[in-house]
Amino acid sequence: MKDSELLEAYFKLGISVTVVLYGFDEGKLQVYIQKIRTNPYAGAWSLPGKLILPEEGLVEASEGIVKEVIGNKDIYLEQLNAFGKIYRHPLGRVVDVAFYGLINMPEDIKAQRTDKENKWVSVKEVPQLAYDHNDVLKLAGQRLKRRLVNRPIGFKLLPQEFTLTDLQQLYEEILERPLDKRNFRKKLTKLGILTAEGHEDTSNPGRKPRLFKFNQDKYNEYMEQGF
Amino acid sequence: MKDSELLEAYFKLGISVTVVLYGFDEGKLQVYIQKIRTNPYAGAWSLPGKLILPEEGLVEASEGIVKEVIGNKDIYLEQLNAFGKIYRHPLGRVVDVAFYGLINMPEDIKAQRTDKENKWVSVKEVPQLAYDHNDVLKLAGQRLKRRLVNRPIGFKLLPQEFTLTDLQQLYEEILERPLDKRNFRKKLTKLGILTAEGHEDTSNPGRKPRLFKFNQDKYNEYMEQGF
DNA sequence: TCAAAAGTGTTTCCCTTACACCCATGC
DNA sequence: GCATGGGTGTAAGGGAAACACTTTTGA
Repeated sequence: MKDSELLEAYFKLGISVTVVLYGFDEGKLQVYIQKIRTNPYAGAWSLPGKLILPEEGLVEASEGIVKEVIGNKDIYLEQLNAFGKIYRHPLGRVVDVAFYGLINMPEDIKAQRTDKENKWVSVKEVPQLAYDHNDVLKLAGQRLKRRLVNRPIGFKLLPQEFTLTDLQQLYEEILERPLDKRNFRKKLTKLGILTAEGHEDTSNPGRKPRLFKFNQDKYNEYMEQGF
Repeated sequence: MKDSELLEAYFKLGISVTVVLYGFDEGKLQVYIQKIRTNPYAGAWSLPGKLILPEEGLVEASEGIVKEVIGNKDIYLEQLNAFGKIYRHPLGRVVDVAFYGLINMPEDIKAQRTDKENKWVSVKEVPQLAYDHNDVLKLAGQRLKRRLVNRPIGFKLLPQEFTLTDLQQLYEEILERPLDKRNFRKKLTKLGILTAEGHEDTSNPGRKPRLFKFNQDKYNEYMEQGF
């Protein structure tokens, strides 16, 4: 091959972006999947994703995917890894760059995005997915666990105001182990990133829990020091 | 655009692989850089890397780069991130997938790879690099520091047999802070991944240090449990 | 007054940190 | 015998983990 031919040969790859989108509902960590409409994987479940155009950025593309699903792109989004395995695509080689995102999932989003071609499933009940998406999901799960213990990102999965019990259940679900209530609360209050906001008005039995808000300013202070 | 045209438009990207190759010499953490020969960056320093062909895997490509530099591909190699920023390349858009690798650098490799177009430089003296390679290097440095305190990978930068003083100096250099000798040794011996191997035969003044080897089996045991 | 969930302190243990002297060797 | 680098133990402090009862509320 001549040099010019070789150079042209390089620019024949596709790059896709895939997003593992996490939500928390009914006490379960859920992930959004959708059915593929085009061959060769038509009918199979997959993580949302798309091929990017030469002028699209990776972050912009993944935010676009998020926006398509939940109508809002301002969420916690972090790059995982590039997946270079050569999987079949009708037109050629695709390298996939995976992200994971955390959203607060009000009921309407879930309802709106649940039909024959879209759904949220518990991470423990994810079916076989197309491409290497089960591997992507596995990596995302590991990363999420690690982040959760090192940085206070759990809030991103909850509404603005939440109770400490909510938060603890979320941690227990994701880390897959029970946590001690007193130790959990001690740790959080010591971090100082929670602000009390009155009491929840439930009509549940039992004492009314206090509501808390996540204090973004304090969080930023910590982040600057690198935790 | 018709669907088929759109699909073709996707497959016009290039993917490159870049390797941050670390070595340890003269008490300094060093990184390998080389001069670019082709335009538009001809003459500028950069990290080693290359565009991949549609049939090349990411890992294979990065191992190939390592092999070109040191003649051996079996080293510690870990993916960093994909860098999607659109930087100019004569033929189009390139997304870069960066790796970092740790090698034991005997003198001959350094000598062999030091001339007008190739060199090892202390990470503290790295010049301006082409593309976004200074960003890549920054991320690699952060990752290396984090890994070093969480997993025993420091050995990968030393010869098979080494003294505890060597190892401590390596940690101090990379973490950029002094460590306590007794605490350092305590921690390592407690981990149990070091095997004593007799004494070094130096002609230095002072007591002869013991030599240690890294115990890969013990390390694997730890890794399975996730540390 | 009972059931259900919220809230609250203390002790133990282990890991981390700080700290100073003796030992072996070559010259 | 002295200069040089190698090697070792102990005490204090701080964070993580274990553990049980009281408070508030609605029915």
